[in-house]
Amino acid sequence: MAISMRQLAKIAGVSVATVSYALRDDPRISAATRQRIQSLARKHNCRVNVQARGFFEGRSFSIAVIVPDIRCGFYPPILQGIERVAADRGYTVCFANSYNDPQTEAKVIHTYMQHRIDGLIVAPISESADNSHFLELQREGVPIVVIDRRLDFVETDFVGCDDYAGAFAATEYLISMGHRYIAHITGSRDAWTTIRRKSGYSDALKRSGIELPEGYSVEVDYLTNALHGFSGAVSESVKALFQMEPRPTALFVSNDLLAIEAYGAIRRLGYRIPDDVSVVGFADLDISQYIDPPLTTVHQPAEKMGEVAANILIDKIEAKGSSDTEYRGCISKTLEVELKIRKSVARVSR
Amino acid sequence: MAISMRQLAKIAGVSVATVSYALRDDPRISAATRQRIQSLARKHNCRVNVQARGFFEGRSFSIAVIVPDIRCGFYPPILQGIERVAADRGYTVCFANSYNDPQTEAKVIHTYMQHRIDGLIVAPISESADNSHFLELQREGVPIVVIDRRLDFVETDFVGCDDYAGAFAATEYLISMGHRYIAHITGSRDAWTTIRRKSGYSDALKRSGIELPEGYSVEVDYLTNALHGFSGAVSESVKALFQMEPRPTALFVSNDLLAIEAYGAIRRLGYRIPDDVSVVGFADLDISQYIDPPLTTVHQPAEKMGEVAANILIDKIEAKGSSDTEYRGCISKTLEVELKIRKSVARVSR
DNA sequence: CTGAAAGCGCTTACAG
DNA sequence: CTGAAAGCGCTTACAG
Repeated sequence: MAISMRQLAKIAGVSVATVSYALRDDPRISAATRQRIQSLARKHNCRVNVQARGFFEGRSFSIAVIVPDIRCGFYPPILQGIERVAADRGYTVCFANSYNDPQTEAKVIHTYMQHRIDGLIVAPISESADNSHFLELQREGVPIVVIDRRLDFVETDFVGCDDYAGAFAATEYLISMGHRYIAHITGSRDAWTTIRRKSGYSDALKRSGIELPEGYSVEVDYLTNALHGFSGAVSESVKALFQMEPRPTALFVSNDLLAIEAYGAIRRLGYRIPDDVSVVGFADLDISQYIDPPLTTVHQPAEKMGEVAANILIDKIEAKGSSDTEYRGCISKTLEVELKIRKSVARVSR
Repeated sequence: MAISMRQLAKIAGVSVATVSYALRDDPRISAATRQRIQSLARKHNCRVNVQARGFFEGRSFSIAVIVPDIRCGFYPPILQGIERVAADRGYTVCFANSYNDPQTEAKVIHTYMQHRIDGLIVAPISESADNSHFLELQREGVPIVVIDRRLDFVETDFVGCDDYAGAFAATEYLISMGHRYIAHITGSRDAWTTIRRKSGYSDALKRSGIELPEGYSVEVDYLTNALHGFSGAVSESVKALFQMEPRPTALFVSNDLLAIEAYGAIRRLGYRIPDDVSVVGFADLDISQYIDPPLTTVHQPAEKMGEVAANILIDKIEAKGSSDTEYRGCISKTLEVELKIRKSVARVSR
C-alpha cells in the first residue's frame, strides 16, 4: 500500500533526489514539479521511511524517558506532558523503567544509545554511585534533561520544583494553625529534594522562633514505590516520634507516598487525623485527594514539568545542527509549587 | 568511544562481514576468530548500530503501546508489565496516548508505521467508528495485540479480563450481604467491557430471582479519565436512581473511576457509604484502597495483562520469520479477576 | 531546475 | 573458514 520514494520517482518520471527534495519543500525544485510530486505522494500514500532517514542522519527522531517506576503516581502525568509535546514536535517517545536499580538504568541507556535516540529525559534513581552511563551518552552528543532531582557529577539541563519554597509554605501553614511541635519525615533516598525540603522546613521554624528537640526530623529508608510494598520503616519512625517529649502535633512528610504510609502508622498507634495529629505531604498525587482525610499537600505541576522538560530537550536537539551559540550551557528551570489545603490539618491551641 | 563494526574490522584485520558473523555467533566463523573478535569488541566498546541493522531488516526492534490516557490509574501497571518483558526480550518500548481521540490514534499509528515498529499493543479508544488505521498496520504485516476491550471489524490478538465473571461475583456478593435493590452504573464509552459486566450483573440477579424495575441500570456518558475533570453525568444518574421506588441499597459501578465519582454524588445527596448505600467497583486501581471507605472492587491483574500481551506480541513478531504454522490465527486470553472485599459494602436486612 | 552518484552501517547470498 | 559485493531507502554535495 504505502510506497517508497524510489517507486514514487518511477511513477512521476523523475529521480529519487527530486522526490526527496520535493517532499521536503526544498526551494530548488520548481513549484510545479514540487506540487505534482506532493500530490502524487498523497495519492499513492508515499510515506518517507523515517528509519532510513534516521539511519542516514545517525539519529532516530525519538526521545527516551526513563523513570524509576511508572506505577508511582508522580510519573504518569510527567510522561503525559512529555509525550504531548514530543508528538506535537514530531518526535516519538521511548519509555523505560529503571526500577530504581543503577544497573538497569545503565543497561537501558546503552540500549538507547544503540537505537540512536536523539535525547533523554530521566528521573534518575536516587543516590547512585556511578553515573558514567550518562557521561557516555553525553559524549555521543545526546542531550539529557534531568527531572525532579539532579544528578551528581554530571552537568545536564534540569527541570524541578521549588522544593524549598513548598516546604517553607507547608511548615508556615502548620505554624499558622497553631502548631509548634512539627516533626519532619523524609525519605533518605532522594537526597536532592530531601535536602531542599528539609531546609525549607527548618527555616520556617527558625523564622517563627521555634526550636525543636533533636530527633524531630527523621530520615526513613524509603526505597521505591510505597504503594507496592510498604516498608514498615515509616511505622517505626512514627512510633519513635510519638514517644518524644513534647509529642508532635503535626507531621510534615516530604512526599505523599510516605504521608500515606504515615496515615496507617498513626492510626495503628491509636491517633486520629487530623484531631490528634495533623499531616502535610508533598507532591499532590491524584490519590492524595481521595484518601481519608484528603491530604493537605504541596502541589507539584507534574504535567507541566514534563512539558517544560520536553521543550528544553527538543530545543537542544534541534539547535545542535545550527550554529546556535546558546547550545552550550545548561538550562535549569524551577517550577513553582502551591499548597493545597484539604482536611488533614486541624487547628491546635496548646 | 563506541566504535562501528567497520572500525573493529580494521583493528582485527578482518572484513566487516566476518565481524558481523562473529558478533552474531554464526558457526561458520571459527571459534578462534570469533572469540578474538568478540573480546576486541568488548575492549573497544563496539556496539552494533541497531538503527542500521533495523534499517536493513526493515524493522526497529521496538514495540509500541498506545493507551487512551496514562494518567488513568489502570494503565501504568499495564505499561510496566509490557516494558518489563519487552526489555527482557530485547525490545524497546515506544509509548503514546490517544487521548481517546480517533484522529490522534490514527496519527500515532501512522507515525509508528513510518518508524517501522515491530508490533503494537493498544488499549483502543472506545467505540470508534473508523478502525482503518489498524487494518493498514496489519496489511504491513505488523502484529497487533489489543488490550482490555476488543476492536470492531478488526481481528487481532486479545488480552482481557473475565468481565462477566467479575461482575457476577460482585453482584452475588452484594446479594449475599442482603441486598436486593442493586443498581448498576456503566460507562457507555467502553462498549465491550460494559456489555459483559452488565450481563454478569443481570445473570446474578436472575439466578437469585431478583427482578428490578426498568431504569435500575443506567448508562453514563463517561468519556475519559474521571480523575481529570469529573463530568457531572454520574451525579445526575445517581440522583435519578435515588428517586426510584424502591430506592437502591447498593450500586455496582462498572469501573473504579466512576465509583469514585459516585462516592461524591452519593454524599452530596446526604447518604453515607456504606451505611445507607453500598458500592462495588471494577478494576481495583491503586487509589481504590485509599479512598474513604476503601472500595470493595473486582481486581484486574493489570500488570499481568501487560506481560501476557507483550509475550504474545513478541512471539508473533519472532514467529514471522520462521515458518511457524501457528503464526496465523488469533490468540485470545482472558485473565481471571478476583473480588477484593474492603469497606464499601454493609450488610442490609430489609 | 533536475539527475547521477556516493554513502550512512549493517546483513546476506555468493565466491573462493 | 573468510572476503568482496550488493543492497536496504534515504540525503546531500556536486555536475550539468
